[in-house]
Amino acid sequence: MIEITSPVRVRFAPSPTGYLHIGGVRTALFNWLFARHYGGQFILRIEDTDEKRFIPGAADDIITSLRWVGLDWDEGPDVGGPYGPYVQSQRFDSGIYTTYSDQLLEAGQAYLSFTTEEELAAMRAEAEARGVKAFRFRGPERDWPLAQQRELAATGKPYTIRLKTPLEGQTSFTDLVRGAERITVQNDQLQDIVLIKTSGMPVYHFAHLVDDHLMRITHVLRADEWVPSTPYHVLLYQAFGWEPPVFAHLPVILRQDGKGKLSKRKDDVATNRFWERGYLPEALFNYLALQGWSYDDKTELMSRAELIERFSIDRVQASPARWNPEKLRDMNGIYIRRLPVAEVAERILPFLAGAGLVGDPPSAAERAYVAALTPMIHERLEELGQAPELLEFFFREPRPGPEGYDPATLVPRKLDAPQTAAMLRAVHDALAALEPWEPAALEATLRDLCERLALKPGQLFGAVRVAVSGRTVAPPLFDMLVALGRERVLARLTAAIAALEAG
RNA sequence: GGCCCCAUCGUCUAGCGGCCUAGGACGCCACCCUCUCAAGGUGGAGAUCGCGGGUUCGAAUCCCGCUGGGGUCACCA
Repeated sequence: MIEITSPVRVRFAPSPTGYLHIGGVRTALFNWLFARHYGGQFILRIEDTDEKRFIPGAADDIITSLRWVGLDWDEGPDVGGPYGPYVQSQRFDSGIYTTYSDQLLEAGQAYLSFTTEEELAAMRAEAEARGVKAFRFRGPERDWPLAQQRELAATGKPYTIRLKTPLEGQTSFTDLVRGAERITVQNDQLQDIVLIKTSGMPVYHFAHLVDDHLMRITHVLRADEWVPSTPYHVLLYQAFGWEPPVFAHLPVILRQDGKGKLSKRKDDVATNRFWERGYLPEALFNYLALQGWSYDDKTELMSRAELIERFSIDRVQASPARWNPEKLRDMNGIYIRRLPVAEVAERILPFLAGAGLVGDPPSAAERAYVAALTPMIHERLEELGQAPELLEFFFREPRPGPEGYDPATLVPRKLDAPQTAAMLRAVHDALAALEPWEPAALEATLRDLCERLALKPGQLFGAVRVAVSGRTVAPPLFDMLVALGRERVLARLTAAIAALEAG
């Protein structure tokens, strides 16, 4: 069985090349749960060694997103820590990567490579043309004495530093997710990867490893897509003579159709899109914990504390999970329903403000009104962002006619327009003087009216619903009438009657 | 294509040799509740455990092969 020796130190190391997508959050979450479960440390590190794809502001966005889902870190760019800095470009400035690449050079584990990208591309193309199955690049300089490499470099010829991978033998490592089984690769399948670019910047394979070592990372929990490059990392640890961390490769999250992994471009999975649409961080947190991990055969709803207590790496699935927005949505609905109504009312406010239904910030009167409306839609919400749509008619007049609702929807089954108009007139008259204006009284009055007119409640209630809300689907009628107030109700009934008589 | 990983209802999963005529959840379909829609309740359809060989008294569970899916092959992470 898998034994985890504490204290553990894990990290999440995103690259600021864009917004954080949901798969990244899942990886961060698993690392966080792992650290919290074992009472270890969770570290955030920004890997910004890709000058070409760097996007200003992305790092802040990532941090905001992680905080939003409820993660916190013991060390990181914004909180500091004993092994800082926690931003790779800053670490680069201090020269640490050069120090370590020199060490490798001296040890003959790496070499200066003068082959340019273009030359390499040409070699690959040529090899392919010749029908070579797998082109493995090994630079000629790997056999040169270091002095000779340095001599050429001194002439100003640009170079990269490449790892000198062994030509024979095999490299293997264990993976916790696969039950600590070994994954083995033949060394002749590898090639001499770039460690330091021509610009002098380290590449991920090199930088992350030096940092992980210096930051005393004990376990590397990262997405499955890193498996193929792990042998290089193992080789690198060996070259340095360092103890490698324990690896655990988490299953990738596949797209809904199962065709490939989630893509920022094709899928709506930016983390900030979830708060924009009204997902509760606790719901997303819970759902994401279940993407590739499970507790038992029936428990799905778990609090943060329960998740921390129950999380274990050996219950992480090895096969890919598929993104299931429907399930997330359902779970979000459950979490919304569990919230106190007053809380929902507060959380809905920004969405209503965004739709222009209330002021931004909302006035005290608006807040009170929203608080009164919320019970009507509380259990109907699966996303907080649905609130404006559901509540719109409380703030704006529904108009029968071309720019509003179709007056035909006012007419119930088995009745025609004139009959409906007459019925609504009767309703109008009955409500005009009704006291008190309360749900029970309203219901009693309208039910009584149904009986007198020999109509089914469904017929009458349905017409009133449309007249008052402009739609056939709405919250319970009597609560709605009360919240709308007598004046607006009577006015809307009058407008509906007019529309029926005109049409 | 090379290499690596994976394989239970449409989807997420439980299952780690007998408890499985395979359990739960989402979705779907009925019915109940009911003024519409939800929520809630009850029930249902849905997986010969990818296929074929073994091992074993006994396999979804172990082994091998095949097939399928995914990942990866950058001076990106």
